[in-house]
Amino acid sequence: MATNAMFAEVAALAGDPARAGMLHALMDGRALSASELARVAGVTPQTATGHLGRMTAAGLLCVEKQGRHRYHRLATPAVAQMMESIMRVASALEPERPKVTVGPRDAAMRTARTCYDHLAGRLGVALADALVAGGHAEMTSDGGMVTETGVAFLDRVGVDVAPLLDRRGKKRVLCRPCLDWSERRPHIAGALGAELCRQSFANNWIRRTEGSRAVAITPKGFRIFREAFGAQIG
Amino acid sequence: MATNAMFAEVAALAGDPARAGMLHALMDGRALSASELARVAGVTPQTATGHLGRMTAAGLLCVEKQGRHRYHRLATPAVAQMMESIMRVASALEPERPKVTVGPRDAAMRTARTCYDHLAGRLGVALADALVAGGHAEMTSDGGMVTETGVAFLDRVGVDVAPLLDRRGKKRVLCRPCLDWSERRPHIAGALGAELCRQSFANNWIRRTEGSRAVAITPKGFRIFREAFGAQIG
DNA sequence: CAAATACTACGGCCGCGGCCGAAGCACCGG
DNA sequence: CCGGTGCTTCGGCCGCGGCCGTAGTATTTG
Repeated sequence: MATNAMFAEVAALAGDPARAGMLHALMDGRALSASELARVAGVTPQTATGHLGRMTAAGLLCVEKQGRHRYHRLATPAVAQMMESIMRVASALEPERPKVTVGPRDAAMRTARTCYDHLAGRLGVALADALVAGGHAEMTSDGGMVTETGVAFLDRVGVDVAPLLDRRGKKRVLCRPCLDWSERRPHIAGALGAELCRQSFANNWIRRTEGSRAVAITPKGFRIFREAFGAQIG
Repeated sequence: MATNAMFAEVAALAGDPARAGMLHALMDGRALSASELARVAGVTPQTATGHLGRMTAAGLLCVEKQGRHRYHRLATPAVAQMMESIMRVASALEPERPKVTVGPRDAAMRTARTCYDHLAGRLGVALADALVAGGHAEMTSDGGMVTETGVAFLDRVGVDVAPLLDRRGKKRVLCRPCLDWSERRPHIAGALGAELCRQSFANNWIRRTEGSRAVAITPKGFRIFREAFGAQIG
């Protein structure tokens, strides 16, 4: 069982502050250039190169070169889930919660942001709560399930979950709770979370903000989330 | 968001080979003494003390002193889940699979062992497969669900899942797929996995082997798993 | 072709942290 | 009370690895 060395290597890669910052910045699922990652990590480009090379060699990241840029992104969803689980353990440590008011940029992050491939922040939690309250979904710490009424409901509001159902449309386990730093409550990840996020962008319910994981809720999205989903946002 | 430093600290703690070995040894959920952990990690007791102290301070472990021994175990299930997720990423690296035949001790490990609080190895996978094949459970990468017939079935074979059901006995999400090193297939973790393991020990279907995570299947257990569950072990 | 940009390769500095030996407590047994 | 065992603390050694400066290689731009 030489697995131990590989385990330690992966964990050690995530265990350096600079690399952790890079991985964290990539948690929205997008690909960032080497210099952008160097900046968020607070190191020089040549240092970043070393880190990125090691993480790529270990299979944490994958690279896509485009012109004179090299875009890096998380190699697999498993990496994002690993980071979530580490975050969950780390947040339990929580030495002291500084109650200082955060800046406006952080406020936007808390309202709505992407978390790898799904929605997080108050919007993510509100949507999860609304689906559960409406009997469209159930969630436990072990996983989440979409009910039959949930399938119909999602179809009605324009989120097509049919491709996710592989057994004659019966209700299936297709979401997964994910809890990260700002809200301490679970929100919807997994297959449904990804599809919900995708459709929200496609239907112009939300829009990316430049240079941030935060997303802006459009007026149309605000109406949909509130009236159709019944989510308590804002 | 000072979370980054805490994230890196937790990951770095898991990223040292000696500490990784200790954590790995604790994955069966039992508590081990400091000297046992020193031995499995291949370091002297005084080095182990340092590691254990740091991991305890960070909330990864908790200590229970008993006489002149100090027993350490994983602080929370979240720590075990974190390790699972790191293992999943690490095993994807997989530099070269040495096809050498493993020793008899490893053979026992592959047959059946505990994985924190549930069963793994061929037994764990076989039980998961049998429950799915019998229509008693469904599993996706996002989570697992016990069906209505599954609740009745488990009750019939002596695994009481009633305490796990909080909504008038309806079928609920109460298992979680977990995949680790030996079998590359998911097995049943989560609330059901823990209960199934607990009952298997209580009913004397399996027994712990001294000084190993491997468990022995008793003749009675063999019969039950094969005839009642329909599991292909063997 | 030259200049600018993005990234990479190399070399050397330096500090953090893992490791152990020696010695000090804590607890149990006779 | 004394010896033995388990664990911890302390001090010092040392090597790994993060960091940057300098310099070199791709690729776009003028």
